[in-house]
Amino acid sequence: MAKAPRRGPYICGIDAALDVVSGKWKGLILWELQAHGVRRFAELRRGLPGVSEKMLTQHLREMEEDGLVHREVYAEVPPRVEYSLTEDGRTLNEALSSLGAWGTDRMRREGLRTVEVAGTVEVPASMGG
Amino acid sequence: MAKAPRRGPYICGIDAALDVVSGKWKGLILWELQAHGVRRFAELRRGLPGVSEKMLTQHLREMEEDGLVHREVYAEVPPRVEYSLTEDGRTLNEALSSLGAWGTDRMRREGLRTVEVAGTVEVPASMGG
DNA sequence: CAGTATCCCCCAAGATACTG
DNA sequence: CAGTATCTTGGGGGATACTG
Repeated sequence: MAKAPRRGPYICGIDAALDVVSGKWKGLILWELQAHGVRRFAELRRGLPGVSEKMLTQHLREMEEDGLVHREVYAEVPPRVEYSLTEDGRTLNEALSSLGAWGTDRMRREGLRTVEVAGTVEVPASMGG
Repeated sequence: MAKAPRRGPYICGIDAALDVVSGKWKGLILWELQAHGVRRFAELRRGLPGVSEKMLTQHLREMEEDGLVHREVYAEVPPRVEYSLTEDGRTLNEALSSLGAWGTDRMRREGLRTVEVAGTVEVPASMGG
């Protein structure tokens, strides 16, 4: 059911790091969580235009398994679950910031635009939007 | 035949950057090219344990398309083709270095090992391995 | 609200064979 | 040596329906 946590022995650090951020939405989840600190399931969903519930849950579970995301469940009615970054998630995010800057720069050079996200895109200072 | 060059509009720079390094071997190709400066097809192949000719060719073509890799063909017998990084490839590699350091650190903490590569792994100083 | 449970499709990635 | 061409497959990712 749960996927194999690790893909295999890694060849280098890049390989290992890319493994935990691979997945269509993981970079964005990190970004959302970094920007807002704490997010609920539905908020995350709204922030990731196009993601399905299954994929969001699946990615969140894998990232929890990988120690990047903390999942806090409140025994309330209606149910409430809050997601936030762990220390590892935060340092990963920092390590991703230069990559994000490279990507932003490249989009600018290539004349590419970001997609419009309902409710305005919010960009953490560390990532430069 | 050739794949669509771009996956679509990006949500942020991370998204855009991750797009060009996604693919099982791209990080490693960047790393090999950074370490050696110039590599021939067969050398690259030996440096990427387990890669098939098809995948190597395919990834190389995509990276050329993305402006990360330069392909120099010499009209000789036997044929010779040399691959090297473009300026964009070099800056991407630099942007990946902090991610690589994070990955290396994580492997250390988790007690993971790198796979053994025949002929000893060579690690560029910028990536710390 | 915050998920599971299923079913299905597509394509990245692998194996194998052939060529300029 | 440095590739192409073709066939196959595993599982990532999506759609939809149901539940505590």
